[in-house]
Amino acid sequence: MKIDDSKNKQDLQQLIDTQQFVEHISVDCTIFGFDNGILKVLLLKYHDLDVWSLPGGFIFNDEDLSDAASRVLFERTHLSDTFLEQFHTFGQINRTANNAHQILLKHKNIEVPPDHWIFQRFITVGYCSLIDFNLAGTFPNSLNETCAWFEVNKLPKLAFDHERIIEVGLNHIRKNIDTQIVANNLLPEKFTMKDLQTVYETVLDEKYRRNNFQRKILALNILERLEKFFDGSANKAPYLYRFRRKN
Amino acid sequence: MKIDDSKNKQDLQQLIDTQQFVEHISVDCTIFGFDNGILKVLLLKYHDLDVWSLPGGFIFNDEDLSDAASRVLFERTHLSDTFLEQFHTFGQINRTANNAHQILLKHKNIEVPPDHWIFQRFITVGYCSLIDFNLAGTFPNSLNETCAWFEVNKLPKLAFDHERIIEVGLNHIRKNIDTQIVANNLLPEKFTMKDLQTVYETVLDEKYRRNNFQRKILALNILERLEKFFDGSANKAPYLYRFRRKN
DNA sequence: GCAAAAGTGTTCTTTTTACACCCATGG
DNA sequence: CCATGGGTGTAAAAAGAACACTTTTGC
Repeated sequence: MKIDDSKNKQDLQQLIDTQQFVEHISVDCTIFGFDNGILKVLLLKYHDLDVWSLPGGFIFNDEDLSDAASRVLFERTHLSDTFLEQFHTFGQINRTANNAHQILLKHKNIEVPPDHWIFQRFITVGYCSLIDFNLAGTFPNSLNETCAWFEVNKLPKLAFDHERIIEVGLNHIRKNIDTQIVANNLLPEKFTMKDLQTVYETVLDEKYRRNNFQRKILALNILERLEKFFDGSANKAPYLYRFRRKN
Repeated sequence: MKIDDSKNKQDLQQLIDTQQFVEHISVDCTIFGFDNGILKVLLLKYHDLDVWSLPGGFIFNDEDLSDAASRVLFERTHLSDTFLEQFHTFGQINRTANNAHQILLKHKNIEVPPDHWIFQRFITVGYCSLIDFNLAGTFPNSLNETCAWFEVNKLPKLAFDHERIIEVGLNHIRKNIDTQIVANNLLPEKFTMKDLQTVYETVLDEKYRRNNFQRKILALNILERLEKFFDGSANKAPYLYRFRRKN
């Protein structure tokens, strides 16, 4: 991805100068998507750092915690209208031990006094979401950083305790897949039962029988059946489905 | 309960003077117990305030979040070795709108500058637990406050957003009753199946059939059967049970 | 012996899982 | 007409709910 270094530095400087954040608290978003049956998580990396991190940020003084999570995600990935769910708050003393911020700022030659709030202890609130992997193509190239998907069991070197956060976030998603699936733009508006099954199998890392899966899902009464979908292959065309408006 | 007013003021003054807390963050504990089939929650009240609040407090700079929750609970209720589970973090901007702290300090004639950290915005992390109601008798009379159990659907006037916190905490307990029951000292070491059934029925607000409940619980394979318990009544004596050590 | 409450056995129902069959589709 | 994959029917198995019967206890 394209990197504009001067803009990058300017943005960072602005962040550092801001006094409008609630100190000691941050949010981090674990965004899961899947690609060809492989579950992936969205990570960011500043150009000159060798560690990746979750899309995270701070809370404005006059902003609700949940709004901050949505804003932070948008600012860093341009994902909008993403349903985010809070899942856990991480508050170990030493969780930001490998101070990535410090290294980054040094690289950028940005002068920050050592008692600056950004170096203080942070407690972070984790939010998670499941989204359509295809939205990946729509991320605008962020000027600040590289944005990429990683398989959940082939993670790169991560900042702070972000590996742990991903682990806990993934557990949460697995336990709450039913609500997550409905609430999100994980699938295109219309999809086949097989598409949905692939999602379940990828997220839960389990296999289901085609026919029983169909019955189970239809019994939930959350789908409406639409027209058939002809993809040109030599077999019976599957129906398309859509999530019902309300319940 | 007995109140020592000068000690009370002294403690508060000390809290206010402390600079060792992580600003903007607090913990609140929702402790549930049950009494004669009624589910209750433990609340505290400073003597001269008319609002009740959850046992809560702040996090020391050199303390893990979860340790802070345990410490805070112990300091305010003298409950020790209580298994606490984090369930949600509350971060609405206006959640501490009805500033109970301010009123309390004014009552006590403690001078605090208006820009003191205690008046700043706070984001609070909720922890919950289910405990044996009989432990209530063992709370030492806290010098600072009154400590009492309230029925979960007959709550008094509460500080901040504590009513909401209780609601979310109770939901969490209900969803996780199986783990909570085992992890806690909710029941005495030895108990009858009926005792356990009463707990389930009280917490979940549902009725079960005696025989089916017994089968369901025994199938979990978490109990070991002990001797019979004779309470002098004219009927067959029930067995006592105990939670198995490991699994 | 009797009432009360506990333990256990049995049936009925519902849900879940497994297997089977038929149907539509493009080449 | 054939291979492929989708829809639906049905049987077997497991789990859950309801009912009945027997046992133990103190009076």
